[in-house]
Amino acid sequence: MPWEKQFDSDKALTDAMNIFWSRGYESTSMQDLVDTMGINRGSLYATFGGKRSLFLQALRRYDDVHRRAWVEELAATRSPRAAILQAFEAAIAAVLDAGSRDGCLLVNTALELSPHDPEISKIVGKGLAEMERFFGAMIREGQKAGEIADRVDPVDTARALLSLFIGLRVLSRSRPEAPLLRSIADQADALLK
Amino acid sequence: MPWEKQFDSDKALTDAMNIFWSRGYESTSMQDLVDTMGINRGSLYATFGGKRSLFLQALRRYDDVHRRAWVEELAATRSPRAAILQAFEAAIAAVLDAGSRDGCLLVNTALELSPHDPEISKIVGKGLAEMERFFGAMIREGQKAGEIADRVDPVDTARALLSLFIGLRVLSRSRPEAPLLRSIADQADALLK
DNA sequence: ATGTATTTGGAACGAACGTTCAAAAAAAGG
DNA sequence: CCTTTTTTTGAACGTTCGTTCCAAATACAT
Repeated sequence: MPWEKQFDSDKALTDAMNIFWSRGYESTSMQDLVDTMGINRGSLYATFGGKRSLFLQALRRYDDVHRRAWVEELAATRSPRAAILQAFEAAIAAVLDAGSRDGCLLVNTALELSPHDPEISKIVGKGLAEMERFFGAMIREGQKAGEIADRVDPVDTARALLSLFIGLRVLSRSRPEAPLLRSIADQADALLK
Repeated sequence: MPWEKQFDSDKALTDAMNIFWSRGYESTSMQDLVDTMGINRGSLYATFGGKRSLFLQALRRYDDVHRRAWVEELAATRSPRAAILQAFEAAIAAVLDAGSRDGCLLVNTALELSPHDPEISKIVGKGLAEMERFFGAMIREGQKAGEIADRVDPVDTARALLSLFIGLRVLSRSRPEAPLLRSIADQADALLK
């Protein structure tokens, strides 16, 4: 009979996700992945099937954990307006508190691979579209609850918030300066008044 | 005595800039560059000094032509407010009219190389900071001219416009859809009212 | 013409890339 | 304890990477 894997493939995939997140696809070598994931080349190929396949799984996991579950938790534990603002606050905290310059893997991938890879483009496009839907849904709920002005157009504002959020993530990687990032969050707030 | 170069090194650098712009640094090979630039390997190394050096020169040229000269022309030929709006319109036109999914090389580089390369980070950071200064200067001039509301805060709004602009460039590469891009330009406009 | 300086074309370099493979090691069933 | 099944291991694969180098070609000065 078979025997259990000796390594935690869940942890290994998380490790792979983190290194792709930080360095991108092309700049990460299989050797980097073998070293970081703490498993052997053979096990890596047997379990994940190669670099591109591994990246797709890492990207899907990121989309599931750091986008889907994350916004669900924001929506479930806060008022609609606070949920929107907390999305920006969390992105800023990642930079200022945790010192992370990784930004967002979906956004990073949108630039590096989306334009030339349809399969990846589909995942990224869906993730970003879901973020837009999240902003739109929160705006509408916030308007029903009276905490967001009725004059605010849900569709246009959701798209503006998405664009502001993406910009914030890009600047987190290239200009991680507190006043700059704070201003963006403040202006996101102002869009809802 | 020496003799003139048989190739146009200006055109060659422009070709290199364009391919880096489209595909990024890591995904572009020296073979790609040799093919596209139409010059020999030896000439390439003699003239530009290697891949990284070539990229730096291409990035500086982009910053000079497509950022500095571009915003100077916007500011010189339009009212302050129209200059801001035209920056967004031009970015949208590049996608919808020209069908370009290249976005902005400074933004692309901000994600791919800035976090792990100080020298490149400096160029990118300066370019983005200059964009922010452009937006801020146009806001102040527009307020003097009475075409931008005095209530608008120049510092915060310039930063929001920068973030919106970056978001627009990212989405140009990953979700080049007309209504989405249009909404972002409209919201940039709304920030000035 | 001849000499000289410089570019050109293309072969060739070692290193690193993603990937494959076969033998060794390890757990479970008989 | 031996067989069976799967994982682990690390060497080795062929390719492509960025880079170097040298002989052939070229244009100017004498």
